[in-house]
Amino acid sequence: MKNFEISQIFRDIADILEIKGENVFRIRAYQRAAQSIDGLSEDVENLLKEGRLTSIPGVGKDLSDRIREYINTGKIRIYEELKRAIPEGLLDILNIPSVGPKKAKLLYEKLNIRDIRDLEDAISNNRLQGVFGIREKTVENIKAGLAIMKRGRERLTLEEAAVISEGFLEALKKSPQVKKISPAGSLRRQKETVRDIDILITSTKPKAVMESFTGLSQVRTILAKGDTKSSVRTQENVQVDCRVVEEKSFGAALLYFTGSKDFNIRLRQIAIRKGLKLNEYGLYKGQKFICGRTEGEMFKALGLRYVEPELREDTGEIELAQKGKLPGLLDLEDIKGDLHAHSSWSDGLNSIEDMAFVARKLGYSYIAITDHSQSLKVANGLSLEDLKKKKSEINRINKKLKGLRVLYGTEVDIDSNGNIDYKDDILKRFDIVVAAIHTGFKQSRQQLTKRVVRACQNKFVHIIAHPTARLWGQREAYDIDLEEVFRAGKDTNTALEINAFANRLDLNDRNCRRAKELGVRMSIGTDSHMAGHLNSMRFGVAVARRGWLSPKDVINTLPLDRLLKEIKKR
DNA sequence: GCCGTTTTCGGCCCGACTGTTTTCAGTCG
Repeated sequence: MKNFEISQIFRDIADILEIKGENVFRIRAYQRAAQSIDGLSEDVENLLKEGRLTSIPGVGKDLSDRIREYINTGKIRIYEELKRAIPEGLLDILNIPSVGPKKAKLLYEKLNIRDIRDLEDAISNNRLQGVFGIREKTVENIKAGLAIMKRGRERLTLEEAAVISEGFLEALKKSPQVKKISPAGSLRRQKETVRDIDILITSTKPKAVMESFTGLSQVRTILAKGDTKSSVRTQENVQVDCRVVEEKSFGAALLYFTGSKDFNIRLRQIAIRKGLKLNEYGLYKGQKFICGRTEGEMFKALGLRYVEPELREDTGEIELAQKGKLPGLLDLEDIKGDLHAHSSWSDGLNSIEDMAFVARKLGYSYIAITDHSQSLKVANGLSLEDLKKKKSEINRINKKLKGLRVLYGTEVDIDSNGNIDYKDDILKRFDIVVAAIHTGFKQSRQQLTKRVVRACQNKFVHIIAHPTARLWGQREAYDIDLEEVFRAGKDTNTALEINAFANRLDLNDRNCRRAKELGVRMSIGTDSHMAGHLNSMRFGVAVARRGWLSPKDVINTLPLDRLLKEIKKR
Protein backbone atom coordinates (compact mmCIF):
# COMPACT_ATOMS: atom_id res chain seq x y z
CA MET A 1 0.00 0.00 0.00
CA LYS A 2 1.75 3.15 -1.22
CA ASN A 3 -1.06 5.60 -0.42
CA PHE A 4 0.68 7.19 2.53
CA GLU A 5 4.06 7.54 0.77
CA ILE A 6 2.43 9.24 -2.19
CA SER A 7 0.33 11.65 -0.15
CA GLN A 8 3.45 12.51 1.86
CA ILE A 9 5.37 13.30 -1.34
CA PHE A 10 2.53 15.45 -2.63
CA ARG A 11 2.54 17.39 0.63
CA ASP A 12 6.33 17.84 0.37
CA ILE A 13 5.97 19.05 -3.20
CA ALA A 14 3.34 21.55 -2.06
CA ASP A 15 5.65 22.80 0.71
CA ILE A 16 8.59 23.23 -1.65
CA LEU A 17 6.43 25.02 -4.19
CA GLU A 18 5.25 27.32 -1.41
CA ILE A 19 8.78 28.20 -0.41
CA LYS A 20 9.57 28.83 -4.04
CA GLY A 21 6.55 31.12 -4.19
CA GLU A 22 4.78 29.26 -6.98
CA ASN A 23 1.16 29.56 -8.04
CA VAL A 24 -0.98 29.06 -4.95
CA PHE A 25 -3.59 27.07 -6.85
CA ARG A 26 -1.06 24.61 -8.08
CA ILE A 27 0.10 24.21 -4.48
CA ARG A 28 -3.46 23.74 -3.32
CA ALA A 29 -4.02 21.11 -6.00
CA TYR A 30 -1.19 19.00 -4.54
CA GLN A 31 -2.52 19.46 -1.01
CA ARG A 32 -6.02 18.54 -2.01
CA ALA A 33 -4.86 15.44 -3.85
CA ALA A 34 -2.77 14.42 -0.82
CA GLN A 35 -5.80 14.72 1.43
CA SER A 36 -7.94 12.71 -0.96
CA ILE A 37 -5.35 9.95 -1.14
CA ASP A 38 -5.21 9.80 2.65
CA GLY A 39 -8.95 9.38 2.70
CA LEU A 40 -9.00 6.47 0.26
CA SER A 41 -10.18 3.15 1.53
CA GLU A 42 -8.58 1.48 -1.49
CA ASP A 43 -5.00 0.84 -2.46
CA VAL A 44 -3.85 3.35 -5.11
CA GLU A 45 -2.09 0.50 -6.90
CA ASN A 46 -5.49 -1.10 -7.45
CA LEU A 47 -6.88 2.13 -8.79
CA LEU A 48 -3.93 2.35 -11.17
CA LYS A 49 -4.46 -1.21 -12.38
CA GLU A 50 -8.09 -0.52 -13.06
CA GLY A 51 -7.41 2.84 -14.68
CA ARG A 52 -9.40 4.71 -12.04
CA LEU A 53 -6.77 7.10 -10.67
CA THR A 54 -8.59 10.16 -11.96
CA SER A 55 -11.66 9.11 -9.99
CA ILE A 56 -9.78 10.35 -6.90
CA PRO A 57 -11.10 13.86 -6.17
CA GLY A 58 -8.48 16.43 -7.13
CA VAL A 59 -6.42 14.02 -9.20
CA GLY A 60 -6.41 14.82 -12.92
CA LYS A 61 -4.13 13.97 -15.77
CA ASP A 62 -0.86 15.31 -14.36
CA LEU A 63 -1.19 14.01 -10.83
CA SER A 64 -2.31 10.58 -12.00
CA ASP A 65 0.85 10.52 -14.14
CA ARG A 66 2.90 11.30 -11.02
CA ILE A 67 1.22 8.51 -9.08
CA ARG A 68 1.83 6.06 -11.91
CA GLU A 69 5.46 7.16 -12.11
CA TYR A 70 5.92 6.54 -8.39
CA ILE A 71 4.32 3.12 -8.42
CA ASN A 72 6.26 2.01 -11.49
CA THR A 73 9.69 3.51 -10.74
CA GLY A 74 9.66 4.33 -7.01
CA LYS A 75 10.47 7.94 -7.83
CA ILE A 76 8.85 11.10 -9.12
CA ARG A 77 11.15 13.11 -11.35
CA ILE A 78 9.83 16.57 -10.58
CA TYR A 79 9.91 15.79 -6.86
CA GLU A 80 13.58 14.84 -7.10
CA GLU A 81 14.27 18.07 -8.96
CA LEU A 82 12.35 20.18 -6.46
CA LYS A 83 14.19 18.59 -3.55
CA ARG A 84 17.45 19.72 -5.09
CA ALA A 85 16.19 23.29 -5.20
CA ILE A 86 16.09 23.74 -1.43
CA PRO A 87 17.74 22.07 1.57
CA GLU A 88 15.70 19.20 2.94
CA GLY A 89 15.76 20.53 6.50
CA LEU A 90 13.97 23.66 5.42
CA LEU A 91 10.72 21.72 5.08
CA ASP A 92 10.97 20.80 8.73
CA ILE A 93 11.18 24.48 9.63
CA LEU A 94 7.71 24.92 8.15
CA ASN A 95 6.37 22.72 10.94
CA ILE A 96 7.19 25.39 13.51
CA PRO A 97 4.04 27.33 14.37
CA SER A 98 4.41 30.96 13.26
CA VAL A 99 6.93 30.03 10.57
CA GLY A 100 5.52 29.70 7.09
CA PRO A 101 7.09 29.50 3.66
CA LYS A 102 8.04 33.16 3.45
CA LYS A 103 9.88 33.22 6.74
CA ALA A 104 11.58 29.92 6.00
CA LYS A 105 12.78 31.31 2.71
CA LEU A 106 13.95 34.51 4.38
CA LEU A 107 15.88 32.59 7.02
CA TYR A 108 17.51 30.48 4.36
CA GLU A 109 18.44 33.30 2.03
CA LYS A 110 19.61 35.85 4.60
CA LEU A 111 21.16 33.64 7.26
CA ASN A 112 21.72 30.38 5.37
CA ILE A 113 19.55 28.55 7.88
CA ARG A 114 19.05 25.08 6.42
CA ASP A 115 17.39 23.17 9.25
CA ILE A 116 16.07 23.39 12.79
CA ARG A 117 19.53 23.14 14.28
CA ASP A 118 20.80 26.09 12.24
CA LEU A 119 17.79 28.03 13.40
CA GLU A 120 18.43 27.25 17.06
CA ASP A 121 22.07 28.28 16.66
CA ALA A 122 21.02 31.53 15.04
CA ILE A 123 18.59 32.24 17.85
CA SER A 124 21.13 31.61 20.59
CA ASN A 125 23.68 33.80 18.79
CA ASN A 126 21.12 36.58 18.40
CA ARG A 127 21.56 36.52 14.67
CA LEU A 128 17.86 36.63 13.86
CA GLN A 129 17.17 40.14 15.00
CA GLY A 130 18.19 42.74 12.52
CA VAL A 131 17.20 40.63 9.59
CA PHE A 132 14.79 42.55 7.38
CA GLY A 133 11.28 41.90 8.72
CA ILE A 134 12.27 40.14 11.94
CA ARG A 135 12.23 41.85 15.28
CA GLU A 136 11.80 40.97 18.91
CA LYS A 137 8.25 39.59 18.76
CA THR A 138 8.96 37.40 15.78
CA VAL A 139 11.95 35.87 17.52
CA GLU A 140 9.82 35.23 20.61
CA ASN A 141 7.14 33.59 18.51
CA ILE A 142 9.65 31.36 16.77
CA LYS A 143 11.13 30.33 20.12
CA ALA A 144 7.70 29.50 21.52
CA GLY A 145 6.78 27.66 18.33
CA LEU A 146 9.96 25.58 18.53
CA ALA A 147 9.11 24.57 22.09
CA ILE A 148 5.57 23.52 21.15
CA MET A 149 6.80 21.53 18.18
CA LYS A 150 9.51 19.77 20.16
CA ARG A 151 7.15 18.76 22.89
CA GLY A 152 4.90 17.35 20.20
CA ARG A 153 7.77 15.27 18.84
CA GLU A 154 9.10 13.86 22.06
CA ARG A 155 5.87 12.05 22.62
CA LEU A 156 3.56 10.29 20.22
CA THR A 157 -0.13 10.95 20.17
CA LEU A 158 -2.17 8.05 21.48
CA GLU A 159 -3.23 7.26 17.95
CA GLU A 160 0.32 7.17 16.57
CA ALA A 161 1.36 4.91 19.40
CA ALA A 162 -1.66 2.66 18.93
CA VAL A 163 -0.97 2.27 15.21
CA ILE A 164 2.68 1.37 15.76
CA SER A 165 1.89 -0.98 18.63
CA GLU A 166 -0.86 -2.73 16.70
CA GLY A 167 1.54 -3.26 13.80
CA PHE A 168 3.95 -5.05 16.14
CA LEU A 169 1.24 -7.05 17.86
CA GLU A 170 -0.20 -8.25 14.59
CA ALA A 171 3.20 -9.31 13.27
CA LEU A 172 4.25 -11.00 16.50
CA LYS A 173 1.01 -12.93 16.85
CA LYS A 174 2.00 -14.80 13.70
CA SER A 175 4.99 -16.28 15.48
CA PRO A 176 4.10 -19.73 16.89
CA GLN A 177 6.32 -19.14 19.95
CA VAL A 178 4.22 -16.21 21.09
CA LYS A 179 1.44 -17.29 23.47
CA LYS A 180 -0.02 -14.31 25.27
CA ILE A 181 0.76 -10.78 24.12
CA SER A 182 -0.27 -7.36 25.35
CA PRO A 183 0.83 -3.76 25.15
CA ALA A 184 1.81 -2.32 28.54
CA GLY A 185 3.04 1.04 29.79
CA SER A 186 1.34 4.36 29.24
CA LEU A 187 -0.17 3.11 26.00
CA ARG A 188 -2.17 0.53 27.92
CA ARG A 189 -3.18 3.22 30.37
CA GLN A 190 -4.25 5.15 27.26
CA LYS A 191 -2.46 8.32 28.18
CA GLU A 192 -3.04 11.07 25.65
CA THR A 193 0.60 10.94 24.62
CA VAL A 194 3.11 8.12 24.79
CA ARG A 195 6.88 8.19 24.73
CA ASP A 196 7.85 4.62 23.98
CA ILE A 197 5.95 1.44 23.48
CA ASP A 198 6.11 -1.62 25.74
CA ILE A 199 5.05 -5.05 24.63
CA LEU A 200 4.75 -8.02 26.98
CA ILE A 201 4.74 -11.61 25.77
CA THR A 202 4.60 -15.07 27.30
CA SER A 203 6.51 -17.87 25.67
CA THR A 204 8.48 -20.99 26.47
CA LYS A 205 11.03 -20.00 23.82
CA PRO A 206 11.95 -16.41 24.66
CA LYS A 207 15.07 -16.40 22.49
CA ALA A 208 13.08 -17.27 19.40
CA VAL A 209 10.63 -14.48 20.24
CA MET A 210 13.51 -12.03 20.50
CA GLU A 211 14.66 -13.15 17.05
CA SER A 212 11.22 -12.57 15.57
CA PHE A 213 10.84 -9.23 17.28
CA THR A 214 14.16 -7.75 16.26
CA GLY A 215 13.80 -9.12 12.75
CA LEU A 216 10.47 -7.42 11.97
CA SER A 217 10.34 -5.19 8.92
CA GLN A 218 9.25 -2.17 10.95
CA VAL A 219 12.54 -2.26 12.90
CA ARG A 220 15.19 0.21 11.78
CA THR A 221 17.83 -0.28 14.46
CA ILE A 222 18.28 -2.72 17.31
CA LEU A 223 19.18 -0.89 20.50
CA ALA A 224 19.49 -3.97 22.72
CA LYS A 225 18.92 -7.64 22.26
CA GLY A 226 18.94 -10.11 25.14
CA ASP A 227 17.34 -13.46 25.95
CA THR A 228 14.12 -12.05 27.38
CA LYS A 229 14.26 -8.33 26.67
CA SER A 230 15.02 -6.32 23.55
CA SER A 231 14.66 -2.74 22.47
CA VAL A 232 14.43 -1.42 18.95
CA ARG A 233 13.88 1.82 17.14
CA THR A 234 11.25 1.76 14.41
CA GLN A 235 11.26 3.34 10.96
CA GLU A 236 9.31 6.20 12.59
CA ASN A 237 12.12 6.57 15.13
CA VAL A 238 10.06 5.30 18.04
CA GLN A 239 11.50 3.06 20.72
CA VAL A 240 9.72 -0.24 21.29
CA ASP A 241 10.64 -2.49 24.22
CA CYS A 242 9.65 -6.12 24.24
CA ARG A 243 9.84 -8.46 27.22
CA VAL A 244 9.11 -12.14 27.52
CA VAL A 245 8.01 -13.75 30.78
CA GLU A 246 6.74 -17.14 31.85
CA GLU A 247 3.03 -17.75 31.72
CA LYS A 248 2.76 -17.85 35.51
CA SER A 249 4.19 -14.33 35.80
CA PHE A 250 2.20 -12.69 33.03
CA GLY A 251 -0.27 -10.88 35.30
CA ALA A 252 2.46 -9.68 37.64
CA ALA A 253 4.60 -8.43 34.77
CA LEU A 254 1.63 -6.76 33.09
CA LEU A 255 0.78 -5.02 36.33
CA TYR A 256 4.36 -3.94 36.83
CA PHE A 257 5.02 -2.72 33.28
CA THR A 258 1.66 -1.00 32.90
CA GLY A 259 2.33 1.26 35.86
CA SER A 260 1.98 4.02 36.64
CA LYS A 261 5.01 4.19 38.84
CA ASP A 262 3.05 5.81 41.65
CA PHE A 263 0.37 3.17 41.38
CA ASN A 264 2.95 0.38 41.61
CA ILE A 265 4.55 1.90 44.67
CA ARG A 266 1.19 2.00 46.43
CA LEU A 267 0.46 -1.62 45.54
CA ARG A 268 3.82 -2.73 46.91
CA GLN A 269 3.11 -0.85 50.14
CA ILE A 270 -0.23 -2.62 50.44
CA ALA A 271 1.52 -5.95 49.86
CA ILE A 272 4.06 -5.20 52.59
CA ARG A 273 1.30 -4.41 55.06
CA LYS A 274 -0.16 -7.81 54.34
CA GLY A 275 3.23 -9.43 54.93
CA LEU A 276 3.69 -10.05 51.22
CA LYS A 277 6.20 -9.07 48.55
CA LEU A 278 5.15 -7.81 45.13
CA ASN A 279 7.46 -7.75 42.13
CA GLU A 280 7.19 -8.23 38.39
CA TYR A 281 7.24 -12.02 38.75
CA GLY A 282 4.44 -12.41 41.25
CA LEU A 283 3.16 -11.97 44.75
CA TYR A 284 5.18 -13.86 47.37
CA LYS A 285 4.91 -14.80 51.01
CA GLY A 286 8.54 -15.21 51.94
CA GLN A 287 9.88 -17.48 49.21
CA LYS A 288 6.49 -18.93 48.45
CA PHE A 289 4.86 -17.91 45.17
CA ILE A 290 1.22 -17.01 45.75
CA CYS A 291 0.03 -15.77 42.39
CA GLY A 292 1.06 -13.90 39.24
CA ARG A 293 -0.74 -15.45 36.28
CA THR A 294 -3.41 -12.77 35.89
CA GLU A 295 -3.86 -9.22 37.09
CA GLY A 296 -7.24 -10.20 38.47
CA GLU A 297 -5.86 -12.70 40.97
CA MET A 298 -3.16 -10.25 42.02
CA PHE A 299 -5.67 -7.52 42.83
CA LYS A 300 -7.81 -10.02 44.68
CA ALA A 301 -4.91 -11.24 46.78
CA LEU A 302 -4.14 -7.63 47.68
CA GLY A 303 -7.72 -7.04 48.78
CA LEU A 304 -8.63 -4.78 45.89
CA ARG A 305 -11.21 -4.80 43.13
CA TYR A 306 -9.78 -4.90 39.64
CA VAL A 307 -8.56 -1.43 38.66
CA GLU A 308 -8.86 -0.64 34.96
CA PRO A 309 -5.47 0.38 33.48
CA GLU A 310 -6.77 3.86 32.61
CA LEU A 311 -7.32 4.60 36.30
CA ARG A 312 -3.92 3.49 37.57
CA GLU A 313 -2.46 6.86 38.47
CA ASP A 314 -2.82 6.85 42.27
CA THR A 315 -5.35 9.64 42.29
CA GLY A 316 -7.88 8.01 44.57
CA GLU A 317 -8.65 4.84 42.66
CA ILE A 318 -6.80 2.56 45.09
CA GLU A 319 -8.90 3.67 48.06
CA LEU A 320 -12.08 3.12 46.06
CA ALA A 321 -10.85 -0.28 44.89
CA GLN A 322 -10.37 -1.26 48.52
CA LYS A 323 -13.92 -0.22 49.30
CA GLY A 324 -15.27 -1.77 46.13
CA LYS A 325 -16.60 1.59 44.96
CA LEU A 326 -14.83 2.19 41.66
CA PRO A 327 -16.99 3.73 38.95
CA GLY A 328 -18.14 1.51 36.09
CA LEU A 329 -16.25 2.97 33.16
CA LEU A 330 -17.61 3.81 29.77
CA ASP A 331 -16.83 1.34 26.97
CA LEU A 332 -16.63 1.93 23.24
CA GLU A 333 -19.63 -0.37 22.87
CA ASP A 334 -21.73 2.03 24.96
CA ILE A 335 -21.45 4.73 22.29
CA LYS A 336 -24.62 4.91 20.21
CA GLY A 337 -23.56 7.59 17.76
CA ASP A 338 -21.17 10.35 16.78
CA LEU A 339 -22.23 13.94 17.42
CA HIS A 340 -19.50 15.82 15.57
CA ALA A 341 -18.71 15.08 11.93
CA HIS A 342 -18.26 17.07 8.74
CA SER A 343 -19.27 16.30 5.19
CA SER A 344 -18.29 17.66 1.79
CA TRP A 345 -20.96 20.33 2.32
CA SER A 346 -18.29 22.20 4.29
CA ASP A 347 -14.69 21.07 4.63
CA GLY A 348 -15.14 17.31 4.91
CA LEU A 349 -13.96 14.94 2.23
CA ASN A 350 -16.91 12.55 2.08
CA SER A 351 -20.58 12.95 1.27
CA ILE A 352 -23.22 12.69 3.98
CA GLU A 353 -24.20 9.35 2.58
CA ASP A 354 -20.63 8.00 2.80
CA MET A 355 -20.34 9.17 6.40
CA ALA A 356 -23.68 7.63 7.29
CA PHE A 357 -22.75 4.34 5.69
CA VAL A 358 -19.55 4.05 7.70
CA ALA A 359 -21.31 5.15 10.90
CA ARG A 360 -23.81 2.36 10.43
CA LYS A 361 -21.00 -0.12 9.89
CA LEU A 362 -19.58 1.00 13.25
CA GLY A 363 -22.87 -0.07 14.80
CA TYR A 364 -24.14 3.44 15.52
CA SER A 365 -27.80 4.33 15.46
CA TYR A 366 -27.19 8.01 14.67
CA ILE A 367 -24.61 10.43 13.34
CA ALA A 368 -24.79 14.22 13.46
CA ILE A 369 -23.43 15.91 10.36
CA THR A 370 -22.25 19.17 11.88
CA ASP A 371 -20.85 21.20 9.01
CA HIS A 372 -19.33 24.61 9.60
CA SER A 373 -21.51 27.71 9.67
CA GLN A 374 -21.54 30.71 7.37
CA SER A 375 -18.86 32.89 8.95
CA LEU A 376 -16.16 30.25 8.71
CA LYS A 377 -15.44 30.92 5.05
CA VAL A 378 -12.14 29.09 5.13
CA ALA A 379 -13.96 25.86 5.91
CA ASN A 380 -16.62 26.56 3.30
CA GLY A 381 -19.22 27.33 5.98
CA LEU A 382 -22.81 26.88 4.87
CA SER A 383 -24.94 29.80 3.75
CA LEU A 384 -28.66 29.86 4.54
CA GLU A 385 -29.33 28.72 0.99
CA ASP A 386 -26.93 25.75 1.43
CA LEU A 387 -28.69 24.78 4.66
CA LYS A 388 -31.99 24.25 2.87
CA LYS A 389 -30.37 22.00 0.29
CA LYS A 390 -28.43 20.09 2.91
CA LYS A 391 -31.54 19.55 4.98
CA SER A 392 -33.44 18.08 2.06
CA GLU A 393 -30.50 15.85 1.23
CA ILE A 394 -30.53 14.54 4.79
CA ASN A 395 -34.27 13.95 4.60
CA ARG A 396 -33.81 12.00 1.42
CA ILE A 397 -31.01 9.87 2.94
CA ASN A 398 -33.00 9.22 6.11
CA LYS A 399 -35.93 7.97 4.08
CA LYS A 400 -33.73 5.52 2.25
CA LEU A 401 -31.37 4.47 5.03
CA LYS A 402 -32.34 1.73 7.46
CA GLY A 403 -30.92 1.36 10.95
CA LEU A 404 -29.26 4.77 11.25
CA ARG A 405 -30.58 8.29 11.53
CA VAL A 406 -28.59 11.20 10.14
CA LEU A 407 -29.04 14.19 12.43
CA TYR A 408 -29.19 17.63 10.84
CA GLY A 409 -26.40 19.40 12.65
CA THR A 410 -24.03 22.33 12.52
CA GLU A 411 -20.81 23.46 14.13
CA VAL A 412 -21.46 27.15 14.63
CA ASP A 413 -18.84 29.77 15.32
CA ILE A 414 -18.70 31.61 18.63
CA ASP A 415 -17.64 35.12 17.61
CA SER A 416 -15.32 37.38 19.59
CA ASN A 417 -18.24 38.55 21.75
CA GLY A 418 -19.84 35.18 22.31
CA ASN A 419 -22.52 35.52 19.64
CA ILE A 420 -23.49 32.63 17.38
CA ASP A 421 -23.34 33.21 13.65
CA TYR A 422 -26.81 31.89 12.79
CA LYS A 423 -29.95 33.57 14.10
CA ASP A 424 -32.21 31.73 16.54
CA ASP A 425 -34.90 30.98 13.97
CA ILE A 426 -32.26 29.14 11.93
CA LEU A 427 -30.65 27.47 14.94
CA LYS A 428 -33.90 26.01 16.22
CA ARG A 429 -34.31 23.95 13.06
CA PHE A 430 -31.23 21.84 13.70
CA ASP A 431 -31.35 18.52 15.52
CA ILE A 432 -27.92 19.21 17.00
CA VAL A 433 -26.01 22.46 17.40
CA VAL A 434 -22.34 22.25 18.30
CA ALA A 435 -20.63 25.58 19.04
CA ALA A 436 -16.92 26.34 19.07
CA ILE A 437 -14.34 29.08 19.01
CA HIS A 438 -12.33 29.24 15.79
CA THR A 439 -10.73 32.68 15.95
CA GLY A 440 -9.46 35.10 18.54
CA PHE A 441 -7.57 32.47 20.55
CA LYS A 442 -5.35 35.14 22.07
CA GLN A 443 -8.06 37.10 23.77
CA SER A 444 -7.88 37.55 27.53
CA ARG A 445 -8.96 34.78 29.92
CA GLN A 446 -11.95 36.86 30.91
CA GLN A 447 -13.05 37.51 27.37
CA LEU A 448 -12.61 33.89 26.24
CA THR A 449 -14.49 32.60 29.27
CA LYS A 450 -17.29 35.05 28.67
CA ARG A 451 -17.59 33.96 25.04
CA VAL A 452 -18.03 30.30 25.90
CA VAL A 453 -20.35 30.99 28.82
CA ARG A 454 -22.52 33.13 26.55
CA ALA A 455 -22.59 30.33 24.00
CA CYS A 456 -23.78 27.93 26.73
CA GLN A 457 -26.53 30.37 27.56
CA ASN A 458 -27.86 30.29 24.01
CA LYS A 459 -30.72 27.85 24.43
CA PHE A 460 -30.25 26.42 20.95
CA VAL A 461 -26.63 25.38 21.57
CA HIS A 462 -26.38 21.79 22.77
CA ILE A 463 -22.65 21.09 22.84
CA ILE A 464 -19.44 23.13 23.21
CA ALA A 465 -16.85 21.55 20.93
CA HIS A 466 -13.12 21.32 21.68
CA PRO A 467 -13.47 23.63 24.68
CA THR A 468 -9.79 24.62 24.91
CA ALA A 469 -8.74 24.38 21.23
CA ARG A 470 -5.37 22.87 21.98
CA LEU A 471 -3.65 20.97 19.20
CA TRP A 472 -0.90 18.63 20.29
CA GLY A 473 2.45 19.81 18.90
CA GLN A 474 0.89 22.82 17.21
CA ARG A 475 -1.02 25.02 19.60
CA GLU A 476 -1.41 25.47 23.32
CA ALA A 477 -4.85 25.56 24.91
CA TYR A 478 -6.18 29.08 25.11
CA ASP A 479 -6.48 30.73 28.48
CA ILE A 480 -9.96 30.03 29.80
CA ASP A 481 -11.58 29.59 33.19
CA LEU A 482 -12.92 26.06 32.82
CA GLU A 483 -14.50 26.05 36.27
CA GLU A 484 -16.76 28.84 35.15
CA VAL A 485 -17.45 27.11 31.86
CA PHE A 486 -18.34 23.91 33.71
CA ARG A 487 -20.75 25.78 35.95
CA ALA A 488 -22.37 27.34 32.89
CA GLY A 489 -22.57 23.94 31.24
CA LYS A 490 -24.22 22.45 34.28
CA ASP A 491 -26.66 25.37 34.74
CA THR A 492 -27.76 25.43 31.12
CA ASN A 493 -27.62 21.69 30.42
CA THR A 494 -25.05 22.29 27.71
CA ALA A 495 -22.79 19.31 27.14
CA LEU A 496 -19.05 19.77 26.84
CA GLU A 497 -17.26 17.80 24.18
CA ILE A 498 -14.45 15.37 24.43
CA ASN A 499 -13.08 15.85 20.97
CA ALA A 500 -11.77 12.43 20.02
CA PHE A 501 -9.46 13.57 17.25
CA ALA A 502 -6.07 12.27 18.36
CA ASN A 503 -4.14 15.53 18.41
CA ARG A 504 -6.97 17.36 20.15
CA LEU A 505 -8.34 15.10 22.92
CA ASP A 506 -10.03 18.19 24.25
CA LEU A 507 -11.31 18.25 27.01
CA ASN A 508 -8.47 16.16 28.36
CA ASP A 509 -8.69 13.49 31.06
CA ARG A 510 -8.18 15.78 34.06
CA ASN A 511 -10.66 18.41 32.87
CA CYS A 512 -13.08 15.67 32.11
CA ARG A 513 -12.91 14.29 35.62
CA ARG A 514 -13.45 17.74 37.08
CA ALA A 515 -16.42 18.35 34.77
CA LYS A 516 -17.99 15.13 35.96
CA GLU A 517 -17.47 16.13 39.59
CA LEU A 518 -19.37 19.33 38.89
CA GLY A 519 -22.19 17.41 37.25
CA VAL A 520 -21.56 18.48 33.66
CA ARG A 521 -22.64 16.14 30.92
CA MET A 522 -20.21 15.23 28.20
CA SER A 523 -20.45 14.39 24.54
CA ILE A 524 -17.79 12.47 22.65
CA GLY A 525 -17.37 13.52 19.03
CA THR A 526 -14.72 12.64 16.48
CA ASP A 527 -14.76 15.92 14.50
CA SER A 528 -14.30 13.67 11.48
CA HIS A 529 -13.39 15.33 8.22
CA MET A 530 -13.38 12.04 6.34
CA ALA A 531 -15.07 8.71 6.87
CA GLY A 532 -11.89 7.06 8.15
CA HIS A 533 -11.74 9.55 11.02
CA LEU A 534 -14.89 8.10 12.54
CA ASN A 535 -12.70 5.38 14.01
CA SER A 536 -11.14 7.96 16.35
CA MET A 537 -14.05 7.48 18.75
CA ARG A 538 -11.94 4.99 20.68
CA PHE A 539 -9.49 7.75 21.65
CA GLY A 540 -12.27 9.93 22.97
CA VAL A 541 -13.53 6.96 24.96
CA ALA A 542 -9.98 6.52 26.30
CA VAL A 543 -10.00 10.10 27.60
CA ALA A 544 -13.44 9.56 29.13
CA ARG A 545 -12.24 6.43 30.90
CA ARG A 546 -9.18 8.23 32.21
CA GLY A 547 -11.57 10.96 33.31
CA TRP A 548 -13.57 8.39 35.32
CA LEU A 549 -16.68 8.71 33.17
CA SER A 550 -19.49 6.18 33.23
CA PRO A 551 -21.99 5.70 30.41
CA LYS A 552 -24.51 7.92 32.19
CA ASP A 553 -22.10 10.87 32.04
CA VAL A 554 -21.97 10.82 28.25
CA ILE A 555 -24.98 11.90 26.19
CA ASN A 556 -24.16 9.89 23.11
CA THR A 557 -24.61 6.65 25.02
CA LEU A 558 -28.32 7.44 24.97
CA PRO A 559 -30.63 5.93 22.37
CA LEU A 560 -31.79 8.45 19.79
CA ASP A 561 -35.20 9.35 21.23
CA ARG A 562 -33.81 9.95 24.71
CA LEU A 563 -30.83 11.89 23.37
CA LEU A 564 -33.07 14.30 21.47
CA LYS A 565 -35.24 14.79 24.53
CA GLU A 566 -32.34 15.26 26.94
CA ILE A 567 -30.43 17.87 24.97
CA LYS A 568 -33.49 20.08 24.66
CA LYS A 569 -34.04 20.29 28.43
CA ARG A 570 -33.26 23.83 29.55
C1' DG B 1 -2.98 21.58 -11.33
C1' DC B 2 -8.10 20.64 -11.23
C1' DC B 3 -12.60 21.26 -12.98
C1' DG B 4 -17.22 22.30 -15.70
C1' DT B 5 -26.46 22.01 -15.61
C1' DT B 6 -23.36 29.39 -17.01
C1' DT B 7 -17.35 27.83 -18.37
C1' DT B 8 -12.33 23.61 -22.11
C1' DC B 9 -10.62 29.18 -19.96
C1' DG B 10 -10.77 31.28 -15.99
C1' DG B 11 -11.95 30.56 -11.84
C1' DC B 12 -10.21 28.32 -7.56
C1' DC B 13 -11.43 29.76 0.38
C1' DC B 14 -11.09 34.27 2.64
C1' DG B 15 -11.18 36.90 7.11
C1' DA B 16 -8.79 37.70 11.54
C1' DC B 17 -4.84 38.54 13.74
C1' DT B 18 -0.12 39.84 14.32
C1' DG B 19 4.01 42.16 13.70
C1' DT B 20 6.14 45.11 10.89
C1' DT B 21 11.18 49.66 7.27
C1' DT B 22 2.70 52.06 9.21
C1' DT B 23 -0.25 50.72 4.95
C1' DC B 24 0.44 45.72 4.38
C1' DA B 25 2.65 40.97 4.20
C1' DG B 26 2.70 36.61 6.47
C1' DT B 27 0.44 33.08 9.05
C1' DC B 28 -3.34 30.57 10.54
C1' DG B 29 -7.66 28.31 10.50
